[in-house]
Amino acid sequence: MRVLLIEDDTVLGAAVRDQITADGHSIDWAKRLDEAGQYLDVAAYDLILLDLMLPDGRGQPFLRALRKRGDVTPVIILTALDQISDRIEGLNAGADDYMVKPFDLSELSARLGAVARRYAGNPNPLVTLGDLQVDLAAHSVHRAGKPVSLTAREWVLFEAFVQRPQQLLSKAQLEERLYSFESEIESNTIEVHVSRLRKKLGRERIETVRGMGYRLGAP
Amino acid sequence: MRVLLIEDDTVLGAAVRDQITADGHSIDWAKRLDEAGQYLDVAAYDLILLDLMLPDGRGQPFLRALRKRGDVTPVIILTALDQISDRIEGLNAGADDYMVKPFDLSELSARLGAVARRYAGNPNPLVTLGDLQVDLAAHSVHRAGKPVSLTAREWVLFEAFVQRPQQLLSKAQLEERLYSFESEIESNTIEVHVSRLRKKLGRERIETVRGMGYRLGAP
DNA sequence: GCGCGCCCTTCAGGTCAGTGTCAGGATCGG
DNA sequence: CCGATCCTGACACTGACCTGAAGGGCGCGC
Repeated sequence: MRVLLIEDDTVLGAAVRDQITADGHSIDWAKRLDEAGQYLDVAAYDLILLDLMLPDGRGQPFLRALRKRGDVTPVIILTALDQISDRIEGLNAGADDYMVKPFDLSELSARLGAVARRYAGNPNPLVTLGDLQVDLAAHSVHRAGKPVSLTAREWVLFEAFVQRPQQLLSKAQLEERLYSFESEIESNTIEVHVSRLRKKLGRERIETVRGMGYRLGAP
Repeated sequence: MRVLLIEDDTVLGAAVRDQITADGHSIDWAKRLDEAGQYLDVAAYDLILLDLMLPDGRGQPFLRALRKRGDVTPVIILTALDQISDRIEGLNAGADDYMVKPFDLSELSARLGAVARRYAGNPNPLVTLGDLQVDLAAHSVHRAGKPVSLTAREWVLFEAFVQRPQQLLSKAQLEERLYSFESEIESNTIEVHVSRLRKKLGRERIETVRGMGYRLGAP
């Protein structure tokens, strides 16, 4: 399941992100509404977690706009404001559920599970890129109808590209995705993994931008 | 169809009662085990919904006693999320199914429908995976026409795979399914159970994705 | 109550795929 | 043409995974 988290609190946000990835879902984390808008422009999500108080505006109008343009993605509101009026406003704006901070991470898991169950049985959405078919939930890739098996690292890398198609990703960004800071890798690991990906998925799939990074080529 | 609901939570109980009556069934609602015993003394039911945590005792011994005296009424267990490990015990005690709170009322309707169909003499829907035939409602697996007996843990594990075919399931997800969060298992139990499942169901049935988890192979 | 048997967990030893590193060659930009 | 950057085959090592066996807990039959 793909989740979009819109939350400016870095501590809470990190905790939520970790919990959700531990539950086996993938997550994108926007810290501002405009950033969230960018994510929504390029990808579809199965669930949105929305904080109501954000640096560049309140969540309700954002949610209202989302619904107005026909987006029916389930939305769970996260907020410190436990006032009933906010709750009502949130539900009026089109939220599906509501959680008041501070909340238990296990409770979050429970609600996630409820949403996920609603999706169980439905086929997963497929992303198509030329002759590639990508099932982000199942972590599977098919090339010309035949399954391609990717290793853990390869998948993480490829997922980064698929989630941000057309977008230029620097090696630093990719390294962070693979190794999350801690170990400053100083060899050409990324290049090697990109090379292996290309061998499996097709040479022209990932294009290199000299001195800058890589980008998923247009279908 | 006649349903006996054993549940002490008045809010959840009322919701379930309303849903079931709305579905056109009749229901008796006991809030304690001794009360449930009285109902069972005077009437026969087609289905029992059993909460595991009740004011006057736990559900498992009750269920065990029920089975011991030959009652084969289908039983669906209702359990809170933080008691998932109870479901193992529940299956051992003779439950037919379980639902984790909070659950969708529509999901409840679906399971009721399954029981009703079986009650009416119609066979359950079978999931076919190569030479395997799986009856999710009856908890039975046949391989090449011959019945395969799975233990409680094996079944829970296998069910997780069948419910999400093609999907990659991490060990963390599987552990959570088997043990809830509480007891962070630190050994290779999952591996051992997968190994046993493979031995019973066929080596190639469950494929391992190194560093990521397991997946039910395509038929 | 008491043993018996089933099931689950843990452990240890062995195997091998995945990964990081490196080096030589290819390619690009200026 | 030269330096910087990137590509990719080869290789060794780590740790993830498999599996047989041992030990303990629990229900069940006697």
